[in-house]
Amino acid sequence: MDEPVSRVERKRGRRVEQILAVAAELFGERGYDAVNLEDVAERLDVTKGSLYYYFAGKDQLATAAIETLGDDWTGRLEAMAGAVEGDAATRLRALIRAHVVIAVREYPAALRLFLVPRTWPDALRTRITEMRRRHDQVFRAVLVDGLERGEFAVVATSTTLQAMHAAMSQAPLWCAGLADDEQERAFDELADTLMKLVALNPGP
Amino acid sequence: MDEPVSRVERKRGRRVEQILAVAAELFGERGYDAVNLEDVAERLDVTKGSLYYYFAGKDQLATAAIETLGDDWTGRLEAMAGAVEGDAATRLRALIRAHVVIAVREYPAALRLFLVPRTWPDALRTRITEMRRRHDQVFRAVLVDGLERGEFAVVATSTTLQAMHAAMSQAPLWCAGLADDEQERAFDELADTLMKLVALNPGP
Amino acid sequence: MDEPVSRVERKRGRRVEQILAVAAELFGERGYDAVNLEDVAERLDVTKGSLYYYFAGKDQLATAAIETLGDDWTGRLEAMAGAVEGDAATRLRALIRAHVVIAVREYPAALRLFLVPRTWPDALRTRITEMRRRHDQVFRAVLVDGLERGEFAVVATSTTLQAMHAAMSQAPLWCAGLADDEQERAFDELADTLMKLVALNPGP
Amino acid sequence: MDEPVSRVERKRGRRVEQILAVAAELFGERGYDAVNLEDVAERLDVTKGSLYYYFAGKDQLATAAIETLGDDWTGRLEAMAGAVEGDAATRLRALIRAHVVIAVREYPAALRLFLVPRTWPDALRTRITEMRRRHDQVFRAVLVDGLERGEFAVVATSTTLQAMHAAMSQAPLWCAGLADDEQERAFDELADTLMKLVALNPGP
DNA sequence: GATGAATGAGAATTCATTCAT
DNA sequence: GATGAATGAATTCTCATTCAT
Repeated sequence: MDEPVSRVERKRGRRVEQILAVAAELFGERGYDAVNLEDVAERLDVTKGSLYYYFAGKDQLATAAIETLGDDWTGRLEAMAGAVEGDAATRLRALIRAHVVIAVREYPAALRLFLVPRTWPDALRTRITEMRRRHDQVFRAVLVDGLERGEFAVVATSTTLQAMHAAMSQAPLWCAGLADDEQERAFDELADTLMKLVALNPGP
Repeated sequence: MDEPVSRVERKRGRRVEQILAVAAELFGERGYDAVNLEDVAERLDVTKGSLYYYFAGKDQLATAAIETLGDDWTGRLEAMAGAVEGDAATRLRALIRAHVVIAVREYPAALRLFLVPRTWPDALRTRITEMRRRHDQVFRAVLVDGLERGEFAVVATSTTLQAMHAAMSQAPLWCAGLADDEQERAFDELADTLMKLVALNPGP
Repeated sequence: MDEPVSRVERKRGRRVEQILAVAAELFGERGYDAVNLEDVAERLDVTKGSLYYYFAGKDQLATAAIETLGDDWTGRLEAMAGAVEGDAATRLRALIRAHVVIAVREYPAALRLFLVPRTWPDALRTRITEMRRRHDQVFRAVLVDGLERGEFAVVATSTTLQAMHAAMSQAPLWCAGLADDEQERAFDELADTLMKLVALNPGP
Repeated sequence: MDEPVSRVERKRGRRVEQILAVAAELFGERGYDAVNLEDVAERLDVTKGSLYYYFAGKDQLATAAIETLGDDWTGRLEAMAGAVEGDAATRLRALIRAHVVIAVREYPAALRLFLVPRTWPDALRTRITEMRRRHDQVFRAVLVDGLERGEFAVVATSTTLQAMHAAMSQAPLWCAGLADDEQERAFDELADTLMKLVALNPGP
């Protein structure tokens, strides 16, 4: 599966990653429309034209950047999911908190990115959808585990996950102006709140 | 408070409403950046220039459109909140369902509208915030009532409301392609799911 | 067929004609690639952007300009064909001379325009082809008339027309630098030369 | 005149020839403006930058390519002119046919190449002109021979040659879509048609 | 009140050219 | 000799905004 890559190709790959890191940051901060290639180029200390040496256009760059952002995000959550010990509740709560922290601190405009412009070619939209599925899977695994163990109860698995994801993604909107310690409290509150979605005995 | 308005002013008012209705529709469909004034004007069968007779610019038009949309939405929820009989849970669930129905059926891209461009002047952003607060207030009233009666328990009132709102707003994204009866079931599932956020005894 | 047009529409039509006249001039002088919209706009004393109020893009402007150029050209030849008295030879020779004069004096780069960029959409290419057919028809009518009267003899009608057209179109290339009276002589020589293509008794 | 060339220089020469062959092909297919160096490089399996080791720029490459194409073309016609036996008419007709066959089969867009961008430096334009003269000379020699022998009669030698050349060059435009046998017939018709340009007794 | 026309400031994209390695 | 990378200037296209009529 992994073909041997020359030194040159690896170098190009690293450059692409640098660009994508910067682009993911910018797109994640501001959303697609509010970013122009000048901005991306400037942060990389190159000129606009250079970006076209690596990407066919703004759409392609954005798509790749979103994927990078998503891979990074999902990867960190997966790593955490693997590392955390304990019952499903402990693990799910950790995931939620981690997700919100990343959203608020690093990709405050990520929500915008999921609202992919309808004008994009299907190929690009498909890639975004794919990426979201992987991301969802991390939470789903823990949730299903908790259900099987009898730790959790839900009305419907997918709906619960959607609701969780929506709330986590919008967190940046209302945590934007808070001081650091207030944010920490907000994160805890949100995590505890969302844990109720999977609670047993949800009422008298 | 209400000054007497001339026939001319009423006529202007009606025209403004027409424009706002169309604008709300378009902005709600595509989001701020993807709408251009040409499109708005075309749907109204007027020319771009005419819009400037009623609004100072694109930002102002969008703001007013969002407010119109929000007022309509909030107004209907308020009416419902007043009409529904029963305990807080019944009323809250009815509100949730109504909100989701409006979101999915009428303003499928309303989510985009809350993502106001960062470049907007503070005056405009404030008005949007204000509108959201009114909207929030409808839910908050029922929630607080339920808490006082001992029907509900929450981790934190505001956070709970934010999470609810986020989930309801994103519903259009995942209910988009469903058949009518599937949608009905999805609405129920979502309402039941979100009711867990306020449930007493949320676990052992 | 002719719908009633408002004063406004007529005015717009006149503006479009002005633009097309200028564009035809420029494209006819330099060819598609060597003209940029800045040039066209400058000659019209407007800004680039204004052109987009009348034409969807450079291709559309160029196509319309080529059509204008062709209509003008063909129209003048048709007028002449109707006006000239005498036998077919007299009329054909007059057509040839007129065609060459227009080519050299007004549309020296017209040849370039018939070499339409392969990347153009078929719709545009079709329109150009159509226009060429009308142009060809003027010569064909006189040629066929001469043949029927027994004035002319040709190897093959279409081939003869193609050869004539080619020679006439390329005239600007070799008449470019000549003085006025030399040009006149060159036109006569070319006309006499091409008349041999339709001559009876073409050899011993 | 011919200096001794080292092995290195010969190698370079061969490389230059390869590049020119590919460039002539591409420029002949699409014309100057529509070809970019990326395309040329790609067909050669090298990178754009490498071309600059052999040529000072796009203009120089194009000029050399056109010359190469012209030399090849002229060379083959010269060889044929020397080989064909018979009267001037036989030889001229053979030249015409050969020219058209090469144009249609091998350099269908050669016409574009004679339309050298007006922006080229004089040095380059001169070289193109020079090459055209050599090419012209092949036909001129036979034509003059025929005139001296009393086989041909023309209105003006140069004009006749220009007309012939124009018609032959444009042949690809109207022979493009024909089947092979139809093309053969078209070639014959064109040759016969053009022979009328030099016919004695061109009419009553 | 409304319109047609024009503007001007971006924004994306292309591509010949340069150059260090 | 060749390459990958970068540049920068040119060019097409978009669109909110202005304004005379």
